[in-house]
Amino acid sequence: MTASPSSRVTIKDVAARAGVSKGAVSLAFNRKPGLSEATRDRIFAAARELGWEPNLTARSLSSSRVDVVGLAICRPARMLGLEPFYMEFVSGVESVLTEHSCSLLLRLVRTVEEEAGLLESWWRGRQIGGSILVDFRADDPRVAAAERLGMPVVAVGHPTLTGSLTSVWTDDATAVTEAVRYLAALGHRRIARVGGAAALGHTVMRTAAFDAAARTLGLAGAWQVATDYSGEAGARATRSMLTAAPADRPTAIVYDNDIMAVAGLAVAAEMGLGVPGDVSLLAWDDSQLCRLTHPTLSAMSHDVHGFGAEAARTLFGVITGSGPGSHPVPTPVLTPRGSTAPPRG
Amino acid sequence: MTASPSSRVTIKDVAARAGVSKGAVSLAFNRKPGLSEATRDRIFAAARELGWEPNLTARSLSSSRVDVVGLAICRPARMLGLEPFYMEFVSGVESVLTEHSCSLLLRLVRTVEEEAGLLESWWRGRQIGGSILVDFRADDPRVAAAERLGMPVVAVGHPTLTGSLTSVWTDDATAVTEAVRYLAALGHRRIARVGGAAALGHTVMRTAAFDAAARTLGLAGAWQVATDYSGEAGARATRSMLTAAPADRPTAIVYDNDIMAVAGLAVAAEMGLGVPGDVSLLAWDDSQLCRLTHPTLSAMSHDVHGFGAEAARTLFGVITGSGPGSHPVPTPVLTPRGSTAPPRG
DNA sequence: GCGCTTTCCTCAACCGGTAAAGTCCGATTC
DNA sequence: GAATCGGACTTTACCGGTTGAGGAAAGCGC
Repeated sequence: MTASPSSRVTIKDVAARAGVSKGAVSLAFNRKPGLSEATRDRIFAAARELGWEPNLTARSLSSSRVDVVGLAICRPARMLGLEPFYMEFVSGVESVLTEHSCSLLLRLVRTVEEEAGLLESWWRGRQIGGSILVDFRADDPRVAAAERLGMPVVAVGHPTLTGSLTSVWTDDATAVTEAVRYLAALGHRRIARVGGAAALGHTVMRTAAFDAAARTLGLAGAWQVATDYSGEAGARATRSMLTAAPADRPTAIVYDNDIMAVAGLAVAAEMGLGVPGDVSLLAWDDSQLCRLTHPTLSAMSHDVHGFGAEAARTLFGVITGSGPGSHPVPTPVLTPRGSTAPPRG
Repeated sequence: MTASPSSRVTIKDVAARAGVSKGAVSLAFNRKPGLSEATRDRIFAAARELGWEPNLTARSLSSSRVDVVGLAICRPARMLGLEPFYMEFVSGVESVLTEHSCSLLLRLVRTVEEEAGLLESWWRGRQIGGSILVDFRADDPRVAAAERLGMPVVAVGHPTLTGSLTSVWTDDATAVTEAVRYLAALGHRRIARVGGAAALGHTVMRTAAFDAAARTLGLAGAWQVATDYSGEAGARATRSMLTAAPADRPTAIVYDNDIMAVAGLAVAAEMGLGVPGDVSLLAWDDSQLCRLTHPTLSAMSHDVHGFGAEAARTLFGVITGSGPGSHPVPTPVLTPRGSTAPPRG
């Protein structure tokens, strides 16, 4: 990688053209005081004429600030592509980064350990000024790594999972409870849940909340399984639930993402079961996908774009030295559509 | 952004600890000849003990090589999240970048002009060593920009769209022709197509190929519309096609992506039309989504991950100075599933 | 007219690496 | 025994900015 821009214009050329020193150009471009209006204008004019922009590499070397934040995502590529969550989250992150002329360094990794290593490498190599961490699991190695390195990070996950790191999170337990209460209020007694990856902290929390809610409401057949979030796993789980003996068969199923709910809908159709007549389905995240099916999918809905934006804002806070904190974003709310109704009979 | 790693270990510290000069450490870490085995080992040991990794910022400043490639994607955030194509493409790109210890700088932009400006800024600011350009349109400003800047880029798009830039592309015209011929062979005479964004070059090419194929096969009612790729637009287009007078109503519809095909499936269901009995649907790209519906969606299928990987490989070729070239990747092939069948009657 | 600020700008030392030229030294050659 | 050579490092000059310590000129009070 040694290709170089055709125009090797540097601050020196600009300085020469404007008839000032390098220092003056630097002052002008960093909007610092100590230059007359006239000189400043001359400098900008010279820069414009030469098509010069400060070399960010050199800048971050001398000022030791890096206008790049890292994001490593650890899920199989196959699942990532389908998960609308991430792209929306990333776009929210971007929207805030852009305001700060900051860029996003993205990497897809296979394991948390690999991710922890990557973060360390990025940080040690001064490639990033901070990082957003997602998909926390119990005893996540990244907590210790970030603390040890003193790297500014924002952890997207419940405070109980993210140790002393500043966190941004949704109250999934409350949302799960609301989902279950809603279905129970419709009259469902056998409610099942197709959860996400068991290793992920928020899956554990949702699972516990689901159990608790079912107990509270006196629902006997609260049946949950963990999956890998893929549509295929969602279909498989749904199939095994809907082929259970009639007395055990759930009349409502809650999914941990949209994809699995879509897959569940297909399974119901394939088995000749009506939705919501024979079984109600409730999705999670509520991407547009939920409005593209027939029937449309009821979902626990939240603003994923805003979630990403808040994570980025919080990261800037951490970088500029605000103390650790916990930043809840709005709890997902139930958005009823065509896939939920009282159980038949 | 002035936070700094707790450990301000530099090459100097490592050199001191190993009892050598900075230069020696540099030689060791760049695997260059001129050091004895013993010294090299001592240097690596010292680096390991101090937890040092070379500061990539400093390295790229002095060596003027940048191990980062840029990717700007220009589509509304809302659509991006749903489009499995991009994440899969990115994951393919990543898989190759990782082998070269190279990172991906990602940005979502709103317009091509904004993108062209961003690329220039990235390049001028030495943030990237090259870039992958996607979603070409006619007279795309990025072609001129890349040439003017002398920036290594690989253009993902048909050579007719990408000027003198090295390109990586799929033969969409042939794929469209295959799709139409397949549907015609099943007996369909009224075939429609729900296309992507009209501004995009490959939409134009697919549209032309569709027209040509229909003419060749003597199909009267070849009906096409352009959309913005969103599921909603796909649903709207499908609805208007399926509500046409019986004599005009298409018996088969080809979509330009998966999402719109899923939406089309829902529209058919909502209208009480059977798929594939009353209308056949054919998706494009063939993400896993196509296997999660009922019926499953027949699709023009290609290896998007491999497409991304090839783009990245080609970019490395450009960066290391290989001449311009044109790199076709395999043409999408028809993968029949449950959503296509001969027309009723 | 003299000292004292202020304002505006220059100078030179970094930041942490790379790379080309230079040094040292034991082995080989004639 | 002097000249040559190559291996193993070291030295030093950058890369392109930032930054803090000056310094010259203008303005001001007395």
